[in-house]
Amino acid sequence: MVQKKKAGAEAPVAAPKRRGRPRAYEPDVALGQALALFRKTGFAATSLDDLSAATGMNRPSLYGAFGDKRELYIRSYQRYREDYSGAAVEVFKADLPIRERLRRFYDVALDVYLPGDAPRGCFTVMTVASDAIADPEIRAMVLEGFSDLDKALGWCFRTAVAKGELPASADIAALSSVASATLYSLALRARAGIPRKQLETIAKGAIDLLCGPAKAP
Amino acid sequence: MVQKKKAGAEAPVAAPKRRGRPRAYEPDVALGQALALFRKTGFAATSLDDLSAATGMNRPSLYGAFGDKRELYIRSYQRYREDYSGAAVEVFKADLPIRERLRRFYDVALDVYLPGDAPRGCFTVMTVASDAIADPEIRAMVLEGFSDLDKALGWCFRTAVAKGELPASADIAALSSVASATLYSLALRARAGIPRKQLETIAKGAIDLLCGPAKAP
DNA sequence: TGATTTTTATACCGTCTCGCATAATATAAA
DNA sequence: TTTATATTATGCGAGACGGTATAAAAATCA
Repeated sequence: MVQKKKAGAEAPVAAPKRRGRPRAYEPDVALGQALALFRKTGFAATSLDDLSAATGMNRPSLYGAFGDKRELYIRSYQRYREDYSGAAVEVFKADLPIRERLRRFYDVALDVYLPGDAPRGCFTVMTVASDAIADPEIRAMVLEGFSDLDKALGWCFRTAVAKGELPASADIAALSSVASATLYSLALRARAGIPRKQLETIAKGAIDLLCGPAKAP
Repeated sequence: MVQKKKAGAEAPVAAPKRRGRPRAYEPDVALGQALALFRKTGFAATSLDDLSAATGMNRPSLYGAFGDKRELYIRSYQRYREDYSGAAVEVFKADLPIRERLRRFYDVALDVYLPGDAPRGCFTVMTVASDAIADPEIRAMVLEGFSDLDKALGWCFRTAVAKGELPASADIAALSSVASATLYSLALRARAGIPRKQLETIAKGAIDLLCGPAKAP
């Protein structure tokens, strides 16, 4: 029931001498552990006991720190977005040819979808496909996720057109939505257990279709 | 607790004078009602009481007719495939230009994903995204679903190449996987509540990308 | 009519579920 | 030391859960 603290990394920032009994957990790592469990079994099939075991916090502590199960799910989803949009932003910030940018983008996504031993897929996709989508607040978050991705991909293709890598006649919206569709497909197939090599082949095929095959001089 | 019988249609085929008390339900319609509920809330969040209420069968009858909840889910999934692959087969049988074939294919899919009032998405996608994917038998069914769709789409693009609608250099596997990815994306966005008009625009954009824009003579 | 068969209906069992009430524990402040 | 505060730990309680045992009901067969 005690959280294993990371060896060495002794929460260096701001030890403000809180007043009562000290916490036996770090909220951040607990949230990460809750997220990992939700990604495995989804909202409905994950019990508070499961979450308690996974985080090393007992139920009252969980409740006190994060609220009820629904709130914890929402926080986990926000954490998911924060964690993994970071990696994607790197790919967007770098000045890369569109083909290479997309290749890296899908590669980073596969890292997220295939963490460690077991395949997990995309948490947004899991949420949409669950009954949680009936919750207006959760639905709004998911729609924002869709929209953000479309916008980011749209920017990629627009700058590719500006750089002359794609013809000016390119349909940005169509390219973006096919590129995001490919991402969702990778997430699903990853979770279904299809090996990474095959997923990379799928990604490459999609890139060829989006940008034209290889570099034709 | 009694199933409403369809007015008029009085189960005309084969009334073989069964021996005991007659059933108060028709297994086929009950399975359809169970499927509808599973499509709404998924496996874990759907209780046997919910299923009992939806089918009009009490729990022991449900159990006797379909086995436990897992078996009922599997039967519902098979029913889903049977019901909706039929409509797709029509589109594949007809002798159509590839663009029109794809347009009708996505149109039929949207009928499935947006039944009546509430959006539902794709049951295969829901199953992959749930914890049910951990069940080997269910996982095998889902993988077969992926594979069947890839094969069917592959056939579409191959015949399009044979008919000269697409260049012989077309990458059949890449076209198929992007076409199926588009389908999954439509399923997700449909379930998230995006209106049909927008989904049709997405489908059209994907078709343009797959087959080249419009009919260039 | 009465016996047999098949299904429905009710009720129950043990387990799990979520959320919280209460008590014990560990720290800082006085 | 004592007091105040913040957390952990235990465990309770009402209800939901999946599954099944048992009894009542409705049909056919003899």
